[in-house]
Amino acid sequence: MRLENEIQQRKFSSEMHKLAVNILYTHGWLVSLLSEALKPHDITLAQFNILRILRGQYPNPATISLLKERMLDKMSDASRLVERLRVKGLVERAVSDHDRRKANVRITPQGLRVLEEIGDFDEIIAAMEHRVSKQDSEQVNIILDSLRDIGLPGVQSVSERT
Amino acid sequence: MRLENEIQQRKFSSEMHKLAVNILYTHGWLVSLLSEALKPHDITLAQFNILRILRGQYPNPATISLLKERMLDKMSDASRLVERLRVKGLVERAVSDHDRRKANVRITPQGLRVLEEIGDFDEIIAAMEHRVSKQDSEQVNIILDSLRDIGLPGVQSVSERT
DNA sequence: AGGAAATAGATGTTGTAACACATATTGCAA
DNA sequence: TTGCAATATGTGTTACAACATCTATTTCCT
Repeated sequence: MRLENEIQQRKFSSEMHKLAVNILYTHGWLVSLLSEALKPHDITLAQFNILRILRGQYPNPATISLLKERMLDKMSDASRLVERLRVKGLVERAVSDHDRRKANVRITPQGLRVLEEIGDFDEIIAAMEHRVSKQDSEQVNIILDSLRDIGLPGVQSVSERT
Repeated sequence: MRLENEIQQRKFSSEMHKLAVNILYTHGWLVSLLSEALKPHDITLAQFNILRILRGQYPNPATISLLKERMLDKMSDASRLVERLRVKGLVERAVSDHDRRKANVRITPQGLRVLEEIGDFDEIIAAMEHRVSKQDSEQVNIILDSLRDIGLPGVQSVSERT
């Protein structure tokens, strides 16, 4: 449905204005779908992302810093997220031998099993592919990548701007 | 920059998979920009959205229910958001005469002044328009609107699905 | 070696989202 | 009219994001 109808009420001052609101709104919609799919497994989207990163490293451990770098939602609270996953038995943590400041975090077999059960949201992705073609997805990806190039302080370095 | 480089590490299993991640990532990027712009005015994005809705009603009041309906982030905690704005003097609240269950919430002149100062993020929108054409924005809007039509429980009614 | 600076992480705080549950009020039906 | 269901909102809880601050450890410099 058109965004104007879904949020009722407004006309947008420009297509870009609508695009900004559309990104915010579509994000909320997508997060709802994904969270709903995770609920039976009793983990949150943030915890799922941590597990995904850890699986990418497996069987090597990751440090908290590496998790922070790779997380989608910027730098957040990787320490406490890891702790909650540890309590659930999905990850294990140990102090590094070589640098006692570092924590080695590794996904457990049980954590790997949970990821397998979830199966990367294949059904949700498939449902979305019914509505939007590969070509359209590709184009949106290109445009969103361009959009972000206006420069986010802290992500973009001066040298990248030419 | 391409998403793969920004989040380092992965290849996506499909364009749609990348699109989903791209929406999550671009949302985070956009929220950072907007929050940064709001910081000098000492309000959060959620509070800003409430003020926008109230300005749309002005000089009529809105109820908490109406705010919940119009909020971008689904139904959340409109009561407590309004309370924080009230403490700041940006909104006022009164019990409805006709239905004492309802709260009449109205933006104050000071609240209107804050919105004027912020000016609808015009600079941010303009910066984004340097990177993405009106045509491209329009197309992304159409595609995102289609994407959401796969059906979000609670938003979509059976009668809308034909 | 000795100490400052940098690094890795933990911890505390505020504002929110998502959810369950409690309370007050209204409206409707028997 | 009485009583129950529906409505509108408030309150409590958990998990998070964003941010600041603190501690432990390592590295670097002299």
